[in-house]
Amino acid sequence: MDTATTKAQSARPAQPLAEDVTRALTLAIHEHRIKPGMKLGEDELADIYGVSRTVVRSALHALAHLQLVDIQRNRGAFVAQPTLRDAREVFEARELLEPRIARMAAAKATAEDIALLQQHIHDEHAALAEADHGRALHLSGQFHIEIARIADQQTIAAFVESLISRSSLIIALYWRRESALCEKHAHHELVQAIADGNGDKAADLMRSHLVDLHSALDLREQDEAPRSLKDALL
Amino acid sequence: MDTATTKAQSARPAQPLAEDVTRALTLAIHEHRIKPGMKLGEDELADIYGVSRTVVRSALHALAHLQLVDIQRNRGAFVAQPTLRDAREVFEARELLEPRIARMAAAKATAEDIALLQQHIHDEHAALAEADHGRALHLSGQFHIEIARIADQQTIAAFVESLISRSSLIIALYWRRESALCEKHAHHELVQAIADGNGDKAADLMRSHLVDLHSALDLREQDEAPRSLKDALL
DNA sequence: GAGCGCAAAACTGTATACAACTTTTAAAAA
DNA sequence: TTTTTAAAAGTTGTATACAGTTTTGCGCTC
Repeated sequence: MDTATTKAQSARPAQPLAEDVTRALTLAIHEHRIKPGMKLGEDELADIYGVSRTVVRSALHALAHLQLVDIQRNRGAFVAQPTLRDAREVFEARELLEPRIARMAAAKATAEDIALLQQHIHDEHAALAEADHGRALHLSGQFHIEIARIADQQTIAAFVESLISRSSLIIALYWRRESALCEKHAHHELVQAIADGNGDKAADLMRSHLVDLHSALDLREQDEAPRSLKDALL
Repeated sequence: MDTATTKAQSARPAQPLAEDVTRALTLAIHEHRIKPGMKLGEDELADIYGVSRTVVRSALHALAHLQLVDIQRNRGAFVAQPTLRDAREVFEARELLEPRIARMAAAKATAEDIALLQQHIHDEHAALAEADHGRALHLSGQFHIEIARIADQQTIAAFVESLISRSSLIIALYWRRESALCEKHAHHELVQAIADGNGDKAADLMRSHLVDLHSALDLREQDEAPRSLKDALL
């Protein structure tokens, strides 16, 4: 037995450390397992993930850059609580960027891309069937991110990804209806338009889909005051 | 002989530490004092700024999120070298976002805002008069960021700021003409349109200004190969 | 009993120490 | 001379230790 092959004994040397914590926290936020306003103590997280505070801090700062957490000097990190204004701005920006992205995706999508999107929809269905709403919401967001990837515009795709992340928080705070979250109908039609290479229709469907989402939020002003009270309670 | 070393600037208790390093490095990149591809050693920077590697790392990661530096695992941080594709995407995105931002700014600008923009143009002139091209370029970018701030759209403004930062690197790599950088003419007209509350004109001026910038870049394919050779030399 | 104040506990910000990896350098073999 | 290999020097990744700030809790005063 020679030396080369014996080296890869363990499953993985577990090298990418901070990134793993970032991903885990991102997922937890996307799936609403940890809620807006919640304190993210460094020691606590370090204990949970079995790493040092150094890597936890790195992960928290990464999340802060994505505006998923809010870091206050000498006070710590909290899951971000987008304001009503943030919510409006995020959906305005999505309505500006995503239809264009959908149009580009329709022009570039390959057969594998379409299959991947359909797989996404399928997974989303499965999650809903198991009443795993958190996972369904996450997958719903991933669907949009996948379209941005297909459009092959890394720069705008990065913006879209950031907006979708924040949308998850916004939905956690301002969602109104219970059932209507899963317009898989809309997603399905969108995939069809992209598969057909019908850019105009894809853009239109994306726009109306986002308007639907937007209108399903309760963005009335009065919510502000109660929320700030809730903050004081933390 | 006073202030032999220019680094002793502790006029303040120096509370915000990592942020200061981030700003200093950002400015240096924007002003082309440090060039794309340059290695940013942690110990070296820690020595220069008189802080520990901890805060330098924090600053470098922040810059990595803005895509101003490229961090390679176990190899270190380098000033980012946007590819031709990156360059095209960045300017495409700017041409999508900034005209809209200019229109919004025209609707919201106050007298103080206009004065601030004019001050910016003035500073830019001054920098050019001193042949401080780096500073002029930085101020030129800040002018665009200021418009985004006036538009009062934090979310899109953050995107625009990121795009303008990267534009500085792109200009460092792909700039063609020498003198034409300073179309203060364009900036002046733009301020006028915004002051007049003429959103359509502001959007149009912004669009043509960006197209001008874009066309002043040398984005021919052949540049790729020489650059990768240069990389090997690092 | 309520309010104020000080001290201790807890947590974050920063620095330092140690481990792992990469690159360089030099020596040895072809 | 060229190639290969190994060791050492340097750099980054992670953990730990220490300092400063915020929060908490208890006791004192009114």
